[in-house]
Amino acid sequence: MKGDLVCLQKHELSKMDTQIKKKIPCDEDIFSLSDTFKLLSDSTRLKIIFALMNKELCVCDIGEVVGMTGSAVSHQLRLLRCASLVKYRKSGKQVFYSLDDEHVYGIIAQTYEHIKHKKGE
Amino acid sequence: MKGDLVCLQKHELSKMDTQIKKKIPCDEDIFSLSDTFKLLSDSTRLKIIFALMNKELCVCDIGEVVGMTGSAVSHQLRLLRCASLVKYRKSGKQVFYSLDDEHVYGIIAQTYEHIKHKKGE
DNA sequence: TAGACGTATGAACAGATGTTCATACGTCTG
DNA sequence: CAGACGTATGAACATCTGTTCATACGTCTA
Repeated sequence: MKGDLVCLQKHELSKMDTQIKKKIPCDEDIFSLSDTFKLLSDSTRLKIIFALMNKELCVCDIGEVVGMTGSAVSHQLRLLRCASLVKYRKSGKQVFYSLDDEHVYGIIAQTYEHIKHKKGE
Repeated sequence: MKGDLVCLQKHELSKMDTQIKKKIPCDEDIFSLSDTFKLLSDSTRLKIIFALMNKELCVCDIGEVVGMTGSAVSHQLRLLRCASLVKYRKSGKQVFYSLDDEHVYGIIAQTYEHIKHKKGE
């Protein structure tokens, strides 16, 4: 659309919009980022991650700790598994899950500080 | 439910589940965390945030840079505004938005490193 | 003042997401 | 082997979410 060019000149963006666009990560990276945040944006999954920060746990116990059915937990664990955020170890009937990614811990910790900081304001 | 106790003893969680539960943040904090991540889990909003990292921009230009209509951008800016992630400055007809929270920059940067690291594995 | 422009917002729609339910699979135990 | 148990998974359902469309509001300008 040619109207856009007029608009851009008016707003003093002119050809600078190309520069700004370049600083925005490519779609692939943007989607990776949003997918990662999406995994962390559910309260059940967050609780699971916090629970696993302390100790390896089996599905049933995770369900007990976070207050959900084994089925619901298993569905969420599947997502965390696919994203390599948790790993599992089978032992007889049980499957023990633990965190597989130390980076996520840092991301959550930083965000936790953020909301605490915001609360204090 | 009394059945749970049996289950817990079997899995050697016994009274330790209370300890683990204590390490999980309260619901209020969990919801704050998930809300924050939810805001970052949309590709449009991420692009907006990246665009604003460089320079204050008006709604129309943001739309141009991220490739969306002004209306869609405005709806998303409203969410970012409510969460105090962006601030705005009115100048005549236009409204210029800029980032209001430097912490978010750190969270995104760390997550960006994370996905880059994962890619390299 | 009338119209153009930039922005904001509610309603409607489509798509994504999380839980529940039913069911199936593998493992242990009587 | 049969049943109990822990876990996994597909389908169905309800809910949430993001975009579009229509519209409204404020500001600038002819």
